[in-house]
Amino acid sequence: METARGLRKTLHDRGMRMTPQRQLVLDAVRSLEHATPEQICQRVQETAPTVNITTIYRTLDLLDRLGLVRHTHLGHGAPSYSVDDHQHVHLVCHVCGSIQEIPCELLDPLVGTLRERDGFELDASHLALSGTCRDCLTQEQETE
Amino acid sequence: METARGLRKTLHDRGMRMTPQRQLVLDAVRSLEHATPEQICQRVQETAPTVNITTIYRTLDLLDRLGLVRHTHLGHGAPSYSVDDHQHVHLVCHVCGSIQEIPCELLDPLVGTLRERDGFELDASHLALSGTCRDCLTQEQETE
DNA sequence: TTATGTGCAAACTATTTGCTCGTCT
DNA sequence: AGACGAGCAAATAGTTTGCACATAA
Repeated sequence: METARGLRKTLHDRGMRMTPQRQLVLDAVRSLEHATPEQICQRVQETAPTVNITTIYRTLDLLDRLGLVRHTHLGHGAPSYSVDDHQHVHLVCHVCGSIQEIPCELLDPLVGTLRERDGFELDASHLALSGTCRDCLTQEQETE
Repeated sequence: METARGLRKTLHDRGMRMTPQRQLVLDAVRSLEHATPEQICQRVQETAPTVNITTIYRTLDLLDRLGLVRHTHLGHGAPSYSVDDHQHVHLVCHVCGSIQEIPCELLDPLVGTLRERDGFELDASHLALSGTCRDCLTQEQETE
Protein backbone atom coordinates (compact mmCIF):
# COMPACT_ATOMS: atom_id res chain seq x y z
CA MET A 1 0.00 0.00 0.00
CA GLU A 2 1.22 3.45 -0.77
CA THR A 3 0.02 4.71 2.58
CA ALA A 4 2.44 2.39 4.29
CA ARG A 5 5.21 3.36 1.87
CA GLY A 6 4.55 7.04 2.24
CA LEU A 7 4.45 6.87 6.00
CA ARG A 8 7.58 4.73 6.16
CA LYS A 9 9.50 7.18 4.02
CA THR A 10 8.26 10.26 5.85
CA LEU A 11 9.31 8.71 9.14
CA HIS A 12 12.63 7.47 7.87
CA ASP A 13 13.54 10.91 6.52
CA ARG A 14 13.27 12.20 10.07
CA GLY A 15 15.15 9.41 11.76
CA MET A 16 11.96 7.79 12.98
CA ARG A 17 10.81 4.22 12.58
CA MET A 18 7.85 2.57 11.00
CA THR A 19 6.08 0.36 13.50
CA PRO A 20 3.01 -1.87 13.35
CA GLN A 21 1.32 0.44 15.85
CA ARG A 22 1.78 3.48 13.64
CA GLN A 23 0.48 1.66 10.61
CA LEU A 24 -2.54 0.40 12.51
CA VAL A 25 -3.41 3.83 13.83
CA LEU A 26 -3.21 5.39 10.38
CA ASP A 27 -5.34 2.59 8.93
CA ALA A 28 -7.90 3.03 11.68
CA VAL A 29 -8.14 6.80 11.13
CA ARG A 30 -8.53 6.17 7.42
CA SER A 31 -11.27 3.61 7.69
CA LEU A 32 -13.23 5.13 10.55
CA GLU A 33 -13.40 8.78 9.49
CA HIS A 34 -14.15 11.21 12.30
CA ALA A 35 -13.12 8.99 15.11
CA THR A 36 -12.08 9.91 18.63
CA PRO A 37 -8.82 8.60 20.09
CA GLU A 38 -10.93 6.16 22.11
CA GLN A 39 -12.64 4.76 19.02
CA ILE A 40 -9.36 4.53 17.16
CA CYS A 41 -7.89 2.64 20.08
CA GLN A 42 -10.72 0.13 20.02
CA ARG A 43 -10.29 -0.43 16.32
CA VAL A 44 -6.54 -0.92 16.65
CA GLN A 45 -7.05 -3.32 19.53
CA GLU A 46 -9.19 -5.57 17.37
CA THR A 47 -5.97 -6.43 15.59
CA ALA A 48 -3.42 -5.83 18.32
CA PRO A 49 -5.11 -6.03 21.71
CA THR A 50 -2.09 -4.99 23.75
CA VAL A 51 -1.63 -1.59 22.16
CA ASN A 52 -1.98 1.04 24.81
CA ILE A 53 -4.12 4.16 24.53
CA THR A 54 -1.02 6.20 25.30
CA THR A 55 0.46 4.99 22.04
CA ILE A 56 -2.69 6.05 20.24
CA TYR A 57 -2.40 9.58 21.59
CA ARG A 58 1.29 9.79 20.84
CA THR A 59 0.82 8.43 17.33
CA LEU A 60 -2.11 10.69 16.51
CA ASP A 61 -0.07 13.64 17.66
CA LEU A 62 2.81 12.50 15.47
CA LEU A 63 0.65 11.92 12.40
CA ASP A 64 -0.98 15.28 12.97
CA ARG A 65 2.39 17.04 13.04
CA LEU A 66 3.46 15.16 9.92
CA GLY A 67 0.31 16.39 8.21
CA LEU A 68 -1.06 12.90 7.53
CA VAL A 69 -4.13 13.32 9.71
CA ARG A 70 -6.00 16.28 11.13
CA HIS A 71 -8.31 16.78 14.03
CA THR A 72 -11.37 18.93 14.62
CA HIS A 73 -13.10 19.88 17.83
CA LEU A 74 -16.74 19.15 17.10
CA GLY A 75 -18.14 20.54 20.32
CA HIS A 76 -17.57 19.26 23.84
CA GLY A 77 -15.80 15.96 24.31
CA ALA A 78 -12.88 14.41 22.51
CA PRO A 79 -11.58 15.69 19.19
CA SER A 80 -12.31 13.88 15.96
CA TYR A 81 -9.52 12.64 13.66
CA SER A 82 -9.55 12.11 9.90
CA VAL A 83 -6.95 11.56 7.23
CA ASP A 84 -5.77 14.73 5.59
CA ASP A 85 -7.34 14.10 2.18
CA HIS A 86 -10.81 13.64 3.61
CA GLN A 87 -11.81 17.29 3.45
CA HIS A 88 -15.13 18.88 4.15
CA VAL A 89 -16.83 21.25 6.55
CA HIS A 90 -18.95 19.99 9.42
CA LEU A 91 -22.30 21.43 10.36
CA VAL A 92 -22.85 20.60 14.01
CA CYS A 93 -26.36 21.02 15.39
CA HIS A 94 -26.15 22.34 18.92
CA VAL A 95 -29.66 21.11 19.66
CA CYS A 96 -29.51 17.43 18.68
CA GLY A 97 -25.77 17.07 18.15
CA SER A 98 -26.11 15.74 14.61
CA ILE A 99 -23.30 16.32 12.12
CA GLN A 100 -23.68 16.99 8.40
CA GLU A 101 -20.83 17.40 5.97
CA ILE A 102 -20.68 19.98 3.21
CA PRO A 103 -18.00 20.65 0.59
CA CYS A 104 -15.22 23.08 1.55
CA GLU A 105 -15.76 25.10 -1.60
CA LEU A 106 -18.86 26.67 -0.09
CA LEU A 107 -16.50 28.64 2.11
CA ASP A 108 -14.38 29.99 -0.71
CA PRO A 109 -16.00 33.44 -0.64
CA LEU A 110 -15.40 33.70 3.10
CA VAL A 111 -11.83 32.48 2.71
CA GLY A 112 -11.25 35.29 0.20
CA THR A 113 -12.85 37.92 2.44
CA LEU A 114 -10.74 36.98 5.45
CA ARG A 115 -7.57 36.83 3.41
CA GLU A 116 -8.09 40.37 2.12
CA ARG A 117 -9.52 41.90 5.25
CA ASP A 118 -7.41 40.28 7.96
CA GLY A 119 -4.54 38.50 6.26
CA PHE A 120 -5.97 35.36 7.84
CA GLU A 121 -5.68 32.12 5.91
CA LEU A 122 -8.79 30.20 6.88
CA ASP A 123 -8.36 26.45 6.84
CA ALA A 124 -11.72 25.23 5.65
CA SER A 125 -10.80 21.56 5.95
CA HIS A 126 -10.52 21.93 9.71
CA LEU A 127 -13.86 23.42 10.31
CA ALA A 128 -16.87 22.85 12.48
CA LEU A 129 -19.78 25.26 12.19
CA SER A 130 -22.40 25.26 14.87
CA GLY A 131 -26.05 26.07 14.47
CA THR A 132 -29.47 24.46 14.25
CA CYS A 133 -30.25 21.73 11.75
CA ARG A 134 -33.36 21.53 9.60
CA ASP A 135 -35.06 18.92 11.76
CA CYS A 136 -34.57 20.85 14.96
CA LEU A 137 -35.74 24.05 13.32
CA THR A 138 -38.93 22.31 12.19
CA GLN A 139 -39.60 21.03 15.68
CA GLU A 140 -39.03 24.49 17.15
CA GLN A 141 -41.65 25.90 14.82
CA GLU A 142 -44.15 23.19 15.68
CA THR A 143 -43.77 23.97 19.38
CA GLU A 144 -44.57 27.63 18.88
CA MET B 1 -27.87 47.54 37.55
CA GLU B 2 -30.22 46.25 34.95
CA THR B 3 -28.19 43.08 34.63
CA ALA B 4 -29.05 42.24 38.20
CA ARG B 5 -32.70 43.18 37.65
CA GLY B 6 -32.98 41.20 34.47
CA LEU B 7 -31.39 38.14 35.95
CA ARG B 8 -33.46 38.35 39.12
CA LYS B 9 -36.68 38.53 37.11
CA THR B 10 -35.70 35.75 34.71
CA LEU B 11 -34.89 33.51 37.63
CA HIS B 12 -37.98 34.45 39.59
CA ASP B 13 -40.24 33.68 36.64
CA ARG B 14 -38.97 30.12 36.79
CA GLY B 15 -39.15 29.67 40.53
CA MET B 16 -35.44 30.13 40.93
CA ARG B 17 -33.59 32.47 43.23
CA MET B 18 -31.20 35.29 42.78
CA THR B 19 -28.07 34.67 44.78
CA PRO B 20 -24.82 36.59 45.28
CA GLN B 21 -22.97 33.74 43.56
CA ARG B 22 -25.07 34.00 40.43
CA GLN B 23 -24.67 37.74 40.29
CA LEU B 24 -20.91 37.45 40.74
CA VAL B 25 -20.57 34.84 38.02
CA LEU B 26 -22.54 36.93 35.55
CA ASP B 27 -20.49 40.01 36.44
CA ALA B 28 -17.28 38.07 35.98
CA VAL B 29 -18.31 36.73 32.57
CA ARG B 30 -19.29 40.24 31.57
CA SER B 31 -16.08 41.91 32.63
CA LEU B 32 -13.64 39.21 31.58
CA GLU B 33 -14.94 38.37 28.11
CA HIS B 34 -13.82 34.97 26.81
CA ALA B 35 -12.99 33.47 30.13
CA THR B 36 -12.74 29.84 31.08
CA PRO B 37 -14.64 28.49 34.08
CA GLU B 38 -11.33 28.46 35.94
CA GLN B 39 -10.68 32.14 35.26
CA ILE B 40 -14.23 33.07 36.16
CA CYS B 41 -13.83 31.19 39.40
CA GLN B 42 -10.69 33.12 40.27
CA ARG B 43 -12.39 36.42 39.56
CA VAL B 44 -15.41 35.52 41.67
CA GLN B 45 -13.17 34.38 44.49
CA GLU B 46 -11.52 37.79 44.67
CA THR B 47 -14.81 38.99 46.10
CA ALA B 48 -16.14 35.82 47.67
CA PRO B 49 -13.26 33.43 48.37
CA THR B 50 -15.39 30.53 49.55
CA VAL B 51 -17.36 30.12 46.32
CA ASN B 52 -16.69 26.67 44.95
CA ILE B 53 -15.79 25.85 41.35
CA THR B 54 -18.76 23.49 41.30
CA THR B 55 -21.01 26.49 41.72
CA ILE B 56 -19.26 28.21 38.83
CA TYR B 57 -19.96 25.26 36.55
CA ARG B 58 -23.54 24.96 37.67
CA THR B 59 -24.15 28.67 37.30
CA LEU B 60 -22.52 28.92 33.88
CA ASP B 61 -24.66 26.04 32.73
CA LEU B 62 -27.74 27.78 34.09
CA LEU B 63 -26.90 31.15 32.53
CA ASP B 64 -26.19 29.39 29.26
CA ARG B 65 -29.58 27.69 29.25
CA LEU B 66 -31.23 31.00 30.12
CA GLY B 67 -29.49 32.54 27.13
CA LEU B 68 -27.62 35.14 29.18
CA VAL B 69 -24.18 33.80 28.36
CA ARG B 70 -22.78 31.57 25.65
CA HIS B 71 -19.72 29.42 25.30
CA THR B 72 -17.39 28.58 22.46
CA HIS B 73 -14.82 25.83 22.09
CA LEU B 74 -11.77 27.70 20.88
CA GLY B 75 -9.55 24.69 20.34
CA HIS B 76 -8.28 22.26 22.94
CA GLY B 77 -8.82 22.94 26.62
CA ALA B 78 -11.69 24.57 28.45
CA PRO B 79 -14.51 26.41 26.71
CA SER B 80 -14.69 30.17 26.72
CA TYR B 81 -17.70 32.05 28.07
CA SER B 82 -19.03 35.48 27.12
CA VAL B 83 -22.23 37.40 27.70
CA ASP B 84 -24.78 36.94 24.98
CA ASP B 85 -24.66 40.48 23.63
CA HIS B 86 -20.94 40.31 23.04
CA GLN B 87 -21.16 38.86 19.56
CA HIS B 88 -18.41 38.29 17.07
CA VAL B 89 -16.58 35.54 15.25
CA HIS B 90 -13.21 34.29 16.47
CA LEU B 91 -10.27 33.66 14.21
CA VAL B 92 -8.07 31.16 16.00
CA CYS B 93 -4.55 30.69 14.69
CA HIS B 94 -3.60 27.05 14.94
CA VAL B 95 0.07 27.92 14.79
CA CYS B 96 0.49 30.48 17.57
CA GLY B 97 -2.91 30.15 19.23
CA SER B 98 -3.74 33.85 18.93
CA ILE B 99 -7.36 34.93 18.71
CA GLN B 100 -8.75 37.81 16.64
CA GLU B 101 -12.33 38.94 16.61
CA ILE B 102 -14.27 39.95 13.52
CA PRO B 103 -17.87 41.12 13.14
CA CYS B 104 -20.51 38.43 12.62
CA GLU B 105 -21.88 40.24 9.59
CA LEU B 106 -18.96 38.99 7.52
CA LEU B 107 -20.60 35.60 7.64
CA ASP B 108 -23.98 36.76 6.38
CA PRO B 109 -23.40 35.43 2.86
CA LEU B 110 -22.44 32.03 4.22
CA VAL B 111 -25.42 32.03 6.59
CA GLY B 112 -27.67 32.61 3.57
CA THR B 113 -26.03 29.89 1.53
CA LEU B 114 -26.39 27.28 4.25
CA ARG B 115 -29.97 28.25 4.96
CA GLU B 116 -30.95 27.75 1.33
CA ARG B 117 -28.79 24.75 0.59
CA ASP B 118 -29.10 22.71 3.78
CA GLY B 119 -31.84 24.30 5.85
CA PHE B 120 -29.13 24.84 8.44
CA GLU B 121 -29.36 27.95 10.58
CA LEU B 122 -25.75 28.86 11.26
CA ASP B 123 -25.19 30.61 14.55
CA ALA B 124 -22.44 33.07 13.73
CA SER B 125 -22.17 34.38 17.27
CA HIS B 126 -20.96 30.98 18.48
CA LEU B 127 -18.19 30.60 16.04
CA ALA B 128 -14.50 29.82 16.05
CA LEU B 129 -12.70 29.64 12.71
CA SER B 130 -9.31 28.06 12.58
CA GLY B 131 -6.48 28.95 10.25
CA THR B 132 -3.18 30.78 10.10
CA CYS B 133 -2.84 34.40 11.18
CA ARG B 134 -0.98 37.09 9.29
CA ASP B 135 2.08 36.97 11.54
CA CYS B 136 2.50 33.22 11.29
CA LEU B 137 2.01 33.35 7.51
CA THR B 138 4.76 35.96 7.26
CA GLN B 139 7.12 33.82 9.32
CA GLU B 140 6.38 30.77 7.19
CA GLN B 141 7.34 32.71 4.08
CA GLU B 142 10.56 33.93 5.64
CA THR B 143 11.57 30.38 6.47
CA GLU B 144 11.15 29.20 2.89
C1' DT C 1 -41.68 23.06 55.69
C1' DT C 2 -40.43 22.44 51.43
C1' DA C 3 -38.08 23.57 47.19
C1' DT C 4 -33.89 25.54 45.97
C1' DG C 5 -28.96 26.51 46.21
C1' DT C 6 -24.31 25.78 47.98
C1' DG C 7 -20.06 23.55 49.51
C1' DC C 8 -17.34 19.64 49.88
C1' DA C 9 -15.59 15.20 48.61
C1' DA C 10 -15.39 11.87 45.41
C1' DA C 11 -16.03 10.04 40.86
C1' DC C 12 -15.19 10.40 36.13
C1' DT C 13 -13.35 11.40 31.33
C1' DA C 14 -9.78 12.80 28.46
C1' DT C 15 -5.05 13.43 28.16
C1' DT C 16 -0.07 13.72 29.48
C1' DT C 17 4.20 12.42 31.74
C1' DG C 18 7.91 9.56 33.83
C1' DC C 19 10.13 5.58 33.69
C1' DT C 20 11.58 1.05 32.32
C1' DC C 21 12.34 -2.12 29.06
C1' DG C 22 12.66 -3.89 24.42
C1' DT C 23 14.37 -3.50 19.74
C1' DC C 24 16.21 -1.76 15.49
C1' DT C 25 20.70 -0.11 13.51
C1' DA D 1 26.20 0.90 22.32
C1' DG D 2 22.84 4.36 21.37
C1' DA D 3 18.56 6.25 19.72
C1' DC D 4 13.95 5.38 19.32
C1' DG D 5 9.38 3.46 20.53
C1' DA D 6 5.96 1.05 23.45
C1' DG D 7 3.68 -0.29 27.67
C1' DC D 8 2.36 0.66 32.19
C1' DA D 9 1.30 3.41 36.16
C1' DA D 10 0.60 7.61 37.95
C1' DA D 11 -0.32 12.46 37.48
C1' DT D 12 -3.07 16.13 35.61
C1' DA D 13 -6.98 19.02 33.73
C1' DG D 14 -11.63 19.68 33.26
C1' DT D 15 -16.06 18.49 34.66
C1' DT D 16 -19.91 16.03 36.99
C1' DT D 17 -22.33 13.75 40.73
C1' DG D 18 -24.00 12.57 45.41
C1' DC D 19 -25.05 14.13 49.55
C1' DA D 20 -25.72 16.95 53.72
C1' DC D 21 -26.52 21.38 55.32
C1' DA D 22 -28.35 26.13 54.82
C1' DT D 23 -31.90 29.35 53.68
C1' DA D 24 -35.44 32.03 51.26
C1' DA D 25 -40.41 31.84 50.22
